[in-house]
Parts: sequence; structure tokens; C-alpha cells
Amino acid sequence: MSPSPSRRKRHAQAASSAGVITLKQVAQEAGVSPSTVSRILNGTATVSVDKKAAIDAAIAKLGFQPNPVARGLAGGRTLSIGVVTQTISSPFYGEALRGIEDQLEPAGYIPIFVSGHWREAEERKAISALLSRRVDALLVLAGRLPDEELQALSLRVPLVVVGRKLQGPQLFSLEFDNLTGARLAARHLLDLGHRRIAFIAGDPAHNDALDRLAGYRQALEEAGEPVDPTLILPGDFTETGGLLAATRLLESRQPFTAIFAANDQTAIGAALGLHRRNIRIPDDVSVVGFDDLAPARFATPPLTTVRQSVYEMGAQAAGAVLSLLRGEAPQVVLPVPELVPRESTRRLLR
Amino acid sequence: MSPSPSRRKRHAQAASSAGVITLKQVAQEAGVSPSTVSRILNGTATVSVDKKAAIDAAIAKLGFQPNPVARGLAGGRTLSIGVVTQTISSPFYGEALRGIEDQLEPAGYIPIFVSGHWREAEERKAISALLSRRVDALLVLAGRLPDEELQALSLRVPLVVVGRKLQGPQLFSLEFDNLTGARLAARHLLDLGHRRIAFIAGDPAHNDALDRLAGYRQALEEAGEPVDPTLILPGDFTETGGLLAATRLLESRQPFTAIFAANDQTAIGAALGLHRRNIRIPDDVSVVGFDDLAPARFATPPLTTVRQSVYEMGAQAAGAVLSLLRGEAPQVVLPVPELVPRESTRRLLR
DNA sequence: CTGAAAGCGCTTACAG
DNA sequence: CTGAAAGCGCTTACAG
Repeated sequence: MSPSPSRRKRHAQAASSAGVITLKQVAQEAGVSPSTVSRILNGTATVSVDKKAAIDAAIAKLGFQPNPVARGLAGGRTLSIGVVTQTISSPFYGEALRGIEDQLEPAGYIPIFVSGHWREAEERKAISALLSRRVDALLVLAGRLPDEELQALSLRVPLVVVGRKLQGPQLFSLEFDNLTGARLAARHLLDLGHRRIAFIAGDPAHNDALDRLAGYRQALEEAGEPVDPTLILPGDFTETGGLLAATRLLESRQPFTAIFAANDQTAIGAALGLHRRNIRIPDDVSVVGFDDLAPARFATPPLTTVRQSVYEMGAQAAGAVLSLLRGEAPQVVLPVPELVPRESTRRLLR
Repeated sequence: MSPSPSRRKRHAQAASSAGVITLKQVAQEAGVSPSTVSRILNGTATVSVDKKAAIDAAIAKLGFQPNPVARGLAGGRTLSIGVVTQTISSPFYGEALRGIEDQLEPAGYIPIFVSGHWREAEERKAISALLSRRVDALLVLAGRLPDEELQALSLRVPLVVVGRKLQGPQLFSLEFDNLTGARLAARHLLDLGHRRIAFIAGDPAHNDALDRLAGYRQALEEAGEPVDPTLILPGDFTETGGLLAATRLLESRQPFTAIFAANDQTAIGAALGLHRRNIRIPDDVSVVGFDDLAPARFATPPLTTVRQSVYEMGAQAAGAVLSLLRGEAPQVVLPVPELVPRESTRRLLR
């Protein structure tokens, strides 16, 4: 008997995914060594023209697709990017993820989305799971992790952060111009003659929220209007938060003629709160949102808001990741925020 | 000089992710062989109590986390599940993905979401990318792939499909009870005295859409009402589709007192169409949606709809994947559809 | 320009 | 119950 002649077959079941072609088979077909195939695959060295042709032909003929898992193990690259999102089901993150996906796909990278749910511990866990899967880079959308922690993280893996101001050799961040956007929104209301303008804030742990509040204040100050703290209500970027805030505002009996909400979802919740008390938009109260996502466009009445392309933000962030991976300095140009007047605002009648 | 003494260090840069602990180090620390560590990790064999204790201690001490990439290569498992979604940014898919994520996470699996955008070619490409990454199973949400193709796919990899009726040894599918749900919605309108009830359909390539239409017809027939084909308008499950359909309906000058839309997004688009013509909901026309997602709850007025837990659907589908992976027959119990009456419908006044 | 060989970090028949 | 060894499918210094 020949000694263990079936050794080769031990892993037969690992290849259960049918007749998967390996690099080795391509090499055989092309009459070269696996190393050479690998090299042309990775553009890692110059290869003679005829061999390249033979290999290309073999790849095409066999329909070879390199196994990213093996590449990951051997080369330390997995062609996957870990993306830490907060609430995968919100329209905001949905748009951003779409931008990321669209940008990464043509480059051959695949995003792996994990939700942090605005909880520090969960974000940390998500990142650890992503790292253990050897993602090539990380893209963190907002969240509550301390800046220092992200800074430290970027020592281990290329990192792009949305909604912070951070930088480092392998660290890049980008932000909307929330301040300008919010000033636009508030000024729009001021221009329409509104003076008692309430603001429903976003999650205070979120830079965007802080900047939008600052923009609101600034616009009022620029117009020489006092900032009345009783008109500033807490919110959390959700419809429920907006509904609650509007209800509280109404109960406080503070006079007001307009509401500027920190995002569209908040504005829509607030609109419902007004509706419940038979207050009509825009006849009785004007409402402005922020983001210009689908819910704003299709609200009844359609919501005046500030357009920030969340999709573009996602795409640019993903582009920055790709730059970092190539060892280049990311170059991003975000579209400037723009006011989109629709039917939820109107001139104040005296 | 000793011959190539630095061989060992060649891959130093692969371990760039800092001091990653390997299984080998755990074995050393515990004084056992790597095989044994692997075995207790996988529960693959009974191991003596003392060794197990030593290994557990070593794992804890070193903070060892097995490398899924290596596990994938060696064992043929990657602990990742490929999920083909259609529009990652829609509220519907957002909810479903959340359910999937929540179900998979505690089991140690990670979902990899890829969008098919309702295009056959893209779905095919997505699946191929997922397979090349050696996902352990596939979860396909709706889409346009022919049943036969999915059937064939399930020969290669465990497959769960949402929104079809398919089965096989490694194939499982689950569906909402759309027919019942749609009958509930239409009957609600009939009970309120409506007779001229328009229906805005969903994407006809989608089973859900067909079943909802069938439910609408059935309810009318049961009530002895004629089904008027001029009151059945095409749609595509989007707000824009709903808006267009409502506009066309109005322009057709067909009399109607209620609209049943194939999903919430369509209903919201239709509501905007009515609003543009100064038709009030529910005073002039009643509107019913389907799904009960956030946009329905926070619409103005809040939308009467049929509740189908999309989240639960996602979670159950993911649960089915896990069952398949364990070699068990999936056991799913979907909540029954339920009518949620809100403010967009009211009794027809004569 | 190119091949042979070692290695990535695991898993798993084999053989006690 | 457990170890030594081969192998998963690649990549990459080394040495021509």
C-alpha cells in the first residue's frame, strides 16, 4: 500500500463551493509558477509580455477569481473596509451607506457595516470585531467614541471619521458645514419676518448638533435678535424627539411663530406635534428642517430644509479611505449647504 | 554568518495590527498543542478539564481573539453571512437589516450587506462577490433573480430567501402574509362605507406587490363590490410612484373616495399628490398604507396602515440562516398582519 | 524577469 | 484525550 495516498483529499469539503479555480491551477494552465501569476494579479512586478498574455488567457479561460480570504491571510489585505454606522435603519445613515457602497464597489473594496447604536461600548465592540476580521481600513460615522481613542486607533489602521475634526498620518476627518447651513435656515425665517423662532436641538453628544445650534444663535445675533433660551429645546435627531419637543414648547405657552429643527426627522416629529394641537403649517407656524432627505421632500406640506448631500458625504468619506490606502493625502470637496424653500415656511403676517 | 536568520521576520509587517495574539501563543502559554486550543475553541472534541482550564486562562490573560480570516481559509467557515438587499437606503430595508444584524451578532456571525438595486445583473454580481469572499450562507431579500437561479445557488451554499416560495435541502424561504394584510386594509375602507377605492400597486416584479393586489381584489369581491380596473394604478413602492399615480388618478376624473397604497412610501407620495390639489385627508379622501414603518407613524396626518414587522422578518430570516447552518430545519413564526387605524381614514359621509 | 520555498493563523484527518 | 503534520490559497523576500 502506498502511504496515505489520499492526503490531498482531506480538504475536499472545504472546496464545497463547487469547482473553485485556484491560482495554482491558473499557473499550471499558463505554464508558469504561482508566484508569477500572483505578481501580475497584483501588478507587483514587471512580467514579460508573453507570460502575461498566457496568464490572462488562463484566467479568462478558467474564470479564476482570487480568493480574498487567502489574500487576506497571506498579504495582510482583505479588500474590505469596516464601516461603523450608528442606526442602520435611519434615512440619514441609509443615504450615507449608499454613497459609501457606490464609491467602494468599483475599487474592488467591500464595506462591512456594523451599527454602534450611539453607544460607546457597542462602537468599541464593533470596531474590535472589524479589526479581528482584518479590514484594511475603518470608516467611522459620528458616534460617541472619545477623540483620543480614535486618534489611537488610527495608529493601527487607516481611519476616516465623519463629523469630527481630527488628523494624523493615517487619520482623516470630514464634516458638513453645519454652521453655515444652520445660519441659512435661521436667516430664511428671519427674512420672512419671524422673530420668535424656536430651535429643537439634536443629540448634544454630536458635533453636528452643536454646530447647528451655534448657527441658529449666530443668525439671530447677526440680525440683532435676542436669543431666548426658553425657545431652545432638547432633541435627539428622531421624530419622537421632535414630537416631544414641540409638545413641550406648546405647553410652555411661550409665543413663537417658527420652528427650526436640527434635522428633518425632528422637524417631521414637531410637525406632527403641531398638527395634534390643530396648529397649521405654514399658516400658523413655519417649520424648517435640515438634511433634505426623502421624508422632507414628501412631507405634507413639503418641508423647507437645508440641503446637505449625505450621499455625497458618504461617497467622499469612502474616497478618502481609498486615498489613505494608496498612501495619498485625501482631497475632499463637499458641496456647500443650500437652503431649499418649500411649503412649510411662509412670510409672517402681522 | 548564519544562513538567513531573519526568515521568521518576513511577515512582520503583516502583523502590523500591533500585538495580535495568535492561537500558537495561547498554546505555548497554556503548555498544550495548537490543535488542542483549536479544539476547545470549536468545541470539536472533549478535552480534559485541567487543560481546558489552562487554555481558558491563557486566552483570558492574553486577550486572544481568533482570526476569522485564518479560520475561513483553514476551516472553510468565515462566520460571515452575505445579505443581498435591494435599496439599502429605504426605510423598509433599513428595518430588515437591523433585524438581521441583531439576530446574527450574538451568534458571532457578521452580515455583509450588498445592494442589488432591483437589477438582476447587479444582484448576480453581488452574489458572486459574496461567494468569492466565502460567506457561510446567503440571505436574499426579494429581488429579480429567477427562482431557478436561486434554486441552483442553494446547491452551493445555504440560502434563505425572503418574499418567495422556494424550498430545498439548503434552501428556505419566508413571506409576509400579504394577502391577508391587504384584505384587512381594503375591508377597513369598505367597513367605513367606501366603495370607490383606488389601489396603487407596487412593483409587479415583486411577489409582495402581487399578493397585495390580490388581497385588495378579494376584499372587494367578498363585499360584492365590482373591481374597477380604472381604479388600479401602477406604482413602484416609492414616494415618487405614489405621487405620480395619485396625480394620474385625479386627472382621470374617475370618482373615488379612498386610496389603498401597496406600501407606506407609496401612500405618502399619494398623500402629497392629493395635497397639491387641495384634497384633504381624511376629510375628502381616506388613505391606507402598508408596512407601518416610521414614515407612516409620523406622517401628517398619521397614516392608517397594515402592520407587518419588517424588523421581525429580518430577524426570523437570519434565524433561519443560523438553523440551516446548524443543519436544522428552520422554524419560523411570523406575526400576523394587523390593521393599525390612525387618522388618514374616516367614515364616508353621504 | 521568474521560481522554489516559507509563511500567514488557523483546522483537521491521522495516529497514537 | 492529544500532538505532529499537512493543508487552506495566496504573497513575498530570496536567490538566481
